Amino acid sequence: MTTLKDVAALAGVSTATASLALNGGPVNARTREQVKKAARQLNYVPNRVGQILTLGRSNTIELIIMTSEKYPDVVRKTSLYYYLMEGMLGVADQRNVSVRFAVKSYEDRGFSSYFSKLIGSRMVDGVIILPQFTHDHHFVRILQEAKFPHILLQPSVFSAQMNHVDMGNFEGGRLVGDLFVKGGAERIGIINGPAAHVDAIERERGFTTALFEAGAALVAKVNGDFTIESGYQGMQQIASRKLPDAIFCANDYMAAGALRYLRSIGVRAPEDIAIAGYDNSDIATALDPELTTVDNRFFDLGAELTTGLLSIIDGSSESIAVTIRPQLVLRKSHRTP
Amino acid sequence: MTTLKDVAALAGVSTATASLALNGGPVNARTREQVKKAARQLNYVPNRVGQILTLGRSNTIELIIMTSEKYPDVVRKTSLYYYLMEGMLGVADQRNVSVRFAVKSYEDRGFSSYFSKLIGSRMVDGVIILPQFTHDHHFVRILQEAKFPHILLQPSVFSAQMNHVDMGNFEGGRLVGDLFVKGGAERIGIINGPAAHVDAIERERGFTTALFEAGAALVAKVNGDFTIESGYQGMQQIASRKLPDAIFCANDYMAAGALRYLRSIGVRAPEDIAIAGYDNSDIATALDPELTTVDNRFFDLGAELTTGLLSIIDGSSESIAVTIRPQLVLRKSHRTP
DNA sequence: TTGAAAGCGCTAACAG
DNA sequence: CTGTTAGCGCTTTCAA
Repeated sequence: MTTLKDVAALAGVSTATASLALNGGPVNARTREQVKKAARQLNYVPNRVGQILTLGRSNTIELIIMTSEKYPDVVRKTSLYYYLMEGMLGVADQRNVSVRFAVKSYEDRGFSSYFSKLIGSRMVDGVIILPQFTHDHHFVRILQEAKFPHILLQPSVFSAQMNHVDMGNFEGGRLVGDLFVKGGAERIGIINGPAAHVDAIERERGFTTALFEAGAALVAKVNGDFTIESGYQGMQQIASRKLPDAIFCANDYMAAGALRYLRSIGVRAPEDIAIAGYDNSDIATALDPELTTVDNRFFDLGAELTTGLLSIIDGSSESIAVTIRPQLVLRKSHRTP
Repeated sequence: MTTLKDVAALAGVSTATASLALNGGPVNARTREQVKKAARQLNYVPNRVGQILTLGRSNTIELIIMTSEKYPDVVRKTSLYYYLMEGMLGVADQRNVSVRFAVKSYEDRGFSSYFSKLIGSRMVDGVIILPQFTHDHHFVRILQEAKFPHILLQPSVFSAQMNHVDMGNFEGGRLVGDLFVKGGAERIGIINGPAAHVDAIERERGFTTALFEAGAALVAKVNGDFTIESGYQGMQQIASRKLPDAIFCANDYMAAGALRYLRSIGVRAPEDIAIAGYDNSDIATALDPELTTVDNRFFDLGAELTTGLLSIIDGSSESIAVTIRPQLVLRKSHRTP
């Protein structure tokens, strides 16, 4: 592997000038040309490790997805994070930073030491964290105290004083609530995600807010775990009593399960009951009827998280609190007046 | 940030002994205890950058997903890679190596220089590559010549002389072919992925091999692009002529589209026509009927790719050529004799 | 405009 | 068993 020394030698200058020449420093034009030529000739690629050591900056950020062993399926069964990662890479590539990726469980032993190690290792300039649950985010304190750049994907309600991007679950839930009300629904139910899941909590809050403001009633509520199976069971449970006019499923997978159960008992959507999902995940158009849902714009979220983090790293921002507004995606499973 | 020097100073030894003490070198037990205590007291975390510089090893590997602008949806619309990444992280975590993540398109300008830069940067010890298409894998030569550890997820047929893990598409296709034949199908069709997609090619080859060996005929073939929509259109095209007994869709998304079209024309699966998908992706159980499909064990693939790569990195393997055998997942969309 | 030298944090070779 | 020294590759004062 050729080093800067080799380049300098070939160009007949010191490593100092070689470095200057390559990095746009103040050197004679002719010298710069010679150095560049030498670099080209030798296929010189700067050893980033050396650079990091001197510069103290790795140009690497890490995405940490938090999971809980209690709800293993929440994260896995979705390609949403892939979109988020693509959004991240879009801006990261442009800014010439690399992306590391980790999945950590709250239950991992030695989990809290992960962050101190990460900070101390100097291999990463900052982290994007997807906490998901209303856990005690002990690690945030570690990050804050170390002044280590970080940003969370988390509703503002749970993020006082933390750098965060909010995916607008409250508004998303509200959009669905309004849609149902406008469609004439009066007896309304929800199949929500885990009670400790931050997004689930906010979706429900937005949803019920819309209902109550319009004078509609919530008549059924079940907590699933974001899986197809739990949607099926949730629907079964709700259907054991008088069927509501409309059901909001807090993600599309549960909506898929709910639709399956409804079909099994001969209830049609949206004719007999309106259904809406959430996430606009890939299954939404695979279902029958195609699912009305909410797009939380994961690609944009990834991009926003990354620009936010980078701006903290380079010092151009002190703190970040942004929300990306979700969009209603109207398809076939809801009712219009 | 506290460094080894600080620890050494507090323990009253040289940095050399401190290093030895911390890394299990030959030091007096009492000394080791003192050093460890000092380290604990100061919350010492080794600066990995310094370590890498001296050791020449970053304990970081990178996953590179290759995409093509011609088929943007192939990769995105699936959570399969998430499973693969979890498989990777499983073994990577255990071996204390970090994972970087990149998505590159064949069409990216400056793409080929990406690998030389990656190698020269010294930030990564090796790469796992998912090539997907039958492109000229120019970059492999770069890796080989630089003797840079690498491994591909690619069918053996396309991987002569390359380190690779084969996901067994041929066998998977064959399993579906056998299943159809056993189910009594005689006029059989396929909705395949892009003609240049390595997995698609192999799935079809395995599938038709099974048919021909059993004396069954392939009577229809369409190439989609692995999206739901293309499955719908593919089925439409096939149904414009006499309907086959059975259709193999080369992934579950296209199967979803095919099922939707069949329903729209009142053809029932599996009663009127048998359907099988591929991938055992999350939508498989959301469909009606639940989809018979093939599980390519992405989690295991991720794990195998990682152990393979790490064994090349640490020199315990010269080359890797493994295949992970896929498994048929019988659900409701096929027919039994 | 250029070069010599220091230093980022760590490990390894060698000497004691 | 321990300390001294060198060096990984780079950037950056500081002098010249």
